[in-house]
Amino acid sequence: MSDIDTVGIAGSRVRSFIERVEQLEQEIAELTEGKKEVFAEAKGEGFDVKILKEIIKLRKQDKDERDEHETLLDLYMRAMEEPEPVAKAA
Amino acid sequence: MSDIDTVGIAGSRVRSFIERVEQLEQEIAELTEGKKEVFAEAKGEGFDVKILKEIIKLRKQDKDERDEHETLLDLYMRAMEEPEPVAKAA
Amino acid sequence: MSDIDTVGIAGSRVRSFIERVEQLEQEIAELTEGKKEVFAEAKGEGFDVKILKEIIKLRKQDKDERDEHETLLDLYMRAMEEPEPVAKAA
Amino acid sequence: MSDIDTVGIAGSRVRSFIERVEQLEQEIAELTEGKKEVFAEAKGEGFDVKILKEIIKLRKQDKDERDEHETLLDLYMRAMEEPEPVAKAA
DNA sequence: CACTGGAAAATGCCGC
DNA sequence: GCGGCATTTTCCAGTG
Repeated sequence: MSDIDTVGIAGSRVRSFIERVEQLEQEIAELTEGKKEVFAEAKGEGFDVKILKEIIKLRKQDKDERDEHETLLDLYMRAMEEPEPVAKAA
Repeated sequence: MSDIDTVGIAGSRVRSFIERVEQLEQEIAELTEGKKEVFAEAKGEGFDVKILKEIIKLRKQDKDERDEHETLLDLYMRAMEEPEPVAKAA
Repeated sequence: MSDIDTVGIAGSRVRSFIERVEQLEQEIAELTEGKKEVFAEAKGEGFDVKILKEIIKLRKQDKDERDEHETLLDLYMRAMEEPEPVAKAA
Repeated sequence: MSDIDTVGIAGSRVRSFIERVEQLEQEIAELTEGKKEVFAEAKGEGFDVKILKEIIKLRKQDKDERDEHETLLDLYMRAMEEPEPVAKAA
């Protein structure tokens, strides 16, 4: 196979990857636009957008923290299962 | 209508806004995950992810510039259609 | 004043800023090194470094979340103090 | 020694490690804050922060390269001092 | 239009 | 030695 063909094939792959990413970014941009519209609507009804965002952030943090706690719990449990618990005599 | 009801109604609206935003953020997170997978796949085939991202960024820049040009073109064309050209009194 | 002098003066200021930052980064690097040593010491005594880091991260999150709650509380209280509370009749 | 005591002792050590790390991170945070202030000050005098950071990064690179050279120089000099040059049996 | 906060990218570190 | 992961730094959009 010639270099030209190789390049062509690789080029196709590159093009494919790039277009898939661009498609995803397109959809993300649309959803982001949707978020803006929701906030604008809320603002139009007299709600304080800053507070709404703060609430959403807190809820996310709570969720993350719960996930994190589970991670720690997992770590502890894995540590417990270890054959030699490493506790050294003082 | 009582204050309690007002609060209840406002609370429902708040809840609705928040859930809509969280739903949108959920979908965005999934698409972002999709992007990561595409890049991982490209990497697995030996492509340089950093360069791919560079290309995507450049293409976006180009697109933005083209959009900008179209905007300018629109402006010029609208100006052409104006009854009274452009000569502004000093 | 000549351009040369201006450049010279600006150069001194630039030099001063850069050296101050580099000094700070130097101290940061030493403290970071200190952290590594603490973790190495803990590891040497049989503790699981990953779990230690997880605990530290959680404690930081807890603190951040408390700060965040206070922020939200502040926002609510400021909103309460507003002349026109914006509650619209349905 | 009982398990309870062992746990207590290990707990003390854990606490000690964590507090030492948190103390270090506290100091790092303060120095990082100091960096931000220096950059803010520079910005206030009309300097381009992005460029300042670029300069600092380049100087660090240069310094790393110089350190690398010194390391190599050390290696060569130590090699010179060796009784039996370098001829290794295959 | 400057500033803050959040997403993305680059870097360095760790384990395998 | 390298890939994956965590941290740090950079960039950008949104806000006032």
